Amino acid sequence: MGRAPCCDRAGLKKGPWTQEEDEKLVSYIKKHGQGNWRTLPKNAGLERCGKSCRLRWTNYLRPDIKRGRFSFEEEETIIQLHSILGNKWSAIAARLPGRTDNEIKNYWNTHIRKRLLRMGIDPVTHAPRLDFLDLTSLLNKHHHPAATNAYYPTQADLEALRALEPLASYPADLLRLASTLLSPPNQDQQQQQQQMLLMPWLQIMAQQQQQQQQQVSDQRATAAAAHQLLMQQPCGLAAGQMPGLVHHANLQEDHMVPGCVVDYAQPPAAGACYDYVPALMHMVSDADASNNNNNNLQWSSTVDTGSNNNVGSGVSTPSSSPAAGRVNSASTTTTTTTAFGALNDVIAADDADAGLFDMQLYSDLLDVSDYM
DNA sequence: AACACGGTCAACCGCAAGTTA
DNA sequence: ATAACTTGCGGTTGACCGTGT
Repeated sequence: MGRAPCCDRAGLKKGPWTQEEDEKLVSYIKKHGQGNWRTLPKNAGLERCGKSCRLRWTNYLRPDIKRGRFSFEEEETIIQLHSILGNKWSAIAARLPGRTDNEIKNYWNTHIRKRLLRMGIDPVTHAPRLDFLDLTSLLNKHHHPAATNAYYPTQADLEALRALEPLASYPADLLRLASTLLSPPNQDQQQQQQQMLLMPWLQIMAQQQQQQQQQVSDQRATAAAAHQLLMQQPCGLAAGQMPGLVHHANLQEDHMVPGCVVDYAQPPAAGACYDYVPALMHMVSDADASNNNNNNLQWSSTVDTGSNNNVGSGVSTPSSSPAAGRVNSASTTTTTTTAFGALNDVIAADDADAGLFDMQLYSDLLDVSDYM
């Protein structure tokens, strides 16, 4: 398998393309179609190598290329697909019509990757990493005006700690973590005092945990049933590889495979196509207790768009945990649910058809070969 | 105004797989 | 089977630009 010497020829132009060159290339491809890149430059009157022409066409001149900033939905999709595919930019681009692999790769490296790092998420594994986390950005520490030496957590602080909770074994680790976060630097002698100051905070969290445990208890029971069902299903993933949090890819209709249109307001039809992927995104039940008994699910993202105020959003649970543990962990202090709990909401919406579509759903859920 | 710095992204490079003779 | 060649991919580079000092 010899190497292509296509660019070795001396005298070939490199660097940015001129408008004239672009016009030549577009004109030629419109007439003769693309392909045979080796002979194309000569035939088109270009002093470029075929490789350069192909790249220019596929990454810039192609008429179906979408220009402009990535939408929120596109960004979510990239993150989600990357969590499955890794740096398979062409495979990711195949799911984003109008976007090139080069564009997605650039966007990942310049925007998404850095954002994930700031949020304490390993951009390679998509797992939360405390050592990556900019802790100071998490907490809006402030002094209570009436206090002399105590930090009083804001609601945002509570949510930030909740997001970290999957990383700790509640409550001892969380106490240590919270204490570390709130301790002034180089003040080890005050550690114990700080922990005492944190007790009211942790009591608040414990109370809220109790309330939320009640709220998710139903989901837990059915999630366990779903897990049982899942374990009977052959799938493409080995045990332990089961994505912990799965959710709909939130693709816009025009980003989805034809026929894969999802209407959240309706239970899925038998055999419907779904794009469930592990993600940084959490499906969360509505934090508002008044909405707890309906199917008012919403999507929460770790991506800070400035418009997402969903309670409980934050860092996803580590993806290395086995599925059983994940399902059982649905009753945490967070309002995050597993997809199985959420699926149950959907299934419960139409018990009569549940037996028909749930097997298909789990099968689709676990089949990532489509992404490869 | 001049410079440094960082972000962005088009373009290039090198490799591997596929195809053809 | 082998070599020559094509195509596609992912990683990297460097020019350009905006911003801060």
